[in-house]
Amino acid sequence: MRADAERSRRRILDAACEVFLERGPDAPLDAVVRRAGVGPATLYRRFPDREALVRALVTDLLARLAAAAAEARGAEPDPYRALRRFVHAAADLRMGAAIVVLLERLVVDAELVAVRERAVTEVEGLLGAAREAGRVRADVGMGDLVLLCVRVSRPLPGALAALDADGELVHRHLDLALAGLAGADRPMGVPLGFDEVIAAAGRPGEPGVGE
Amino acid sequence: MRADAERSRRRILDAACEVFLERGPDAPLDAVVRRAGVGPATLYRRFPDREALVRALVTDLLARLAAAAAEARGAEPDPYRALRRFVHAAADLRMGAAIVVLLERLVVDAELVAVRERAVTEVEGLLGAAREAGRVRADVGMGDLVLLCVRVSRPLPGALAALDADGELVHRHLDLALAGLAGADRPMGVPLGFDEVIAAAGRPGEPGVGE
DNA sequence: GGTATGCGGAGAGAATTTCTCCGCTTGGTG
DNA sequence: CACCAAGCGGAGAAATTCTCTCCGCATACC
Repeated sequence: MRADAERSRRRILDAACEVFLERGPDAPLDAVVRRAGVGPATLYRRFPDREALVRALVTDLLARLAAAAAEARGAEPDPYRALRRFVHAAADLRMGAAIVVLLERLVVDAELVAVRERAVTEVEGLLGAAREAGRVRADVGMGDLVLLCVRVSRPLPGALAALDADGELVHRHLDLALAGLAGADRPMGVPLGFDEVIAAAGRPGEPGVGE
Repeated sequence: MRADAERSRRRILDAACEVFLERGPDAPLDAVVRRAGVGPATLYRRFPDREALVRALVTDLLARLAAAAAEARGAEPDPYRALRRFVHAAADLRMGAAIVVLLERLVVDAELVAVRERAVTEVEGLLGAAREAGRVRADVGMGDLVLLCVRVSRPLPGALAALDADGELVHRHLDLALAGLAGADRPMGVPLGFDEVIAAAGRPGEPGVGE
């Protein structure tokens, strides 16, 4: 495959990830095209229809997710720190997008099941270890962990997304959710005021926000 | 105002709240109409344009939010319990929707500022009291609280929304985020497995999901 | 029981979205 | 360097979706 074709493919997948996360799995492919900065023909040549794009995106993300879990397990001896490391990595990978599109209008074939099982097994390992070490309560399951990650690490809606342009805020709130409002797991730095949130309101048309 | 007119108005506002939350502030009003189960004329008669609808929705929600905060303060002597009570009430009120639409394409007039200030003051009171009582860490601000609520209590994307059809799951995860994964603030009941999450995938076209 | 207010469906016109054809550009190769 | 196949983006046709109005019928209040 030619180098520029590979580049286009990557840009389309990244754009699709953002767009599906923000606008749901029925978002117009047109929006993906605009976000990716390529011509429509480029998308339709590579991915004949919506399903092909979604399938490629999900497969790609799940594989990277499993890799991130394995990496976290290897890099952190402490089980809880390993889990936390993975959760942050999952946020960067937009785990939410994988789930969103995974669940909708996608015939789950053998390949998809395989890559999904691998990711699930890896993450279950992380969670189980942290639980056995007594760092995670017993009444929290895989579903809770995954959904909490999806909830916290989805991009903020609309203009609020500008608050997290650098992706720092999501990590802050991930730590907050992991530790709880009272926890002092690690210092959070300066609090986020409400004024900043309101200020994000006054700037519609920020690049990449309302499209 | 006639009784059926008031009823229609309420149904439209509730539907708009859900739809804007799920599909962003540019969601077609057509979708609101369908969700509300009324005719298009009914919506356009009551709300001449999108802005009128958004304005009415925001005003309504902010007022109810302020009332919920005051209620929580009165009902719970313990400051942390009061804060938690409010957060759960805010989730039921779909606080996220207020924020989403508040921030987008809406000229903030005096009335809106007033109702917003009242809500903010109330919530600041709750947060400040909990912080002074040592139940909330000092490096968490109003913005953090609000955004964490928005993040956790937004409806789950796509088909996952079916998991939370009864609205129980959001309260579970709210408590989880408040207490942290390790906290034993209060028992969480049976853990949510990953299989349930996957199972939610197999049922596209669930009423009210893809629409 | 009368009447004014309100309701929903049908549908016109506008806007958006999907997807293809085609001429130009670019990357890899000898 | 020069060739050429692979790839790219824009213009645009066809289908779909969205906005908003007119009108005959139903329903709430007096």
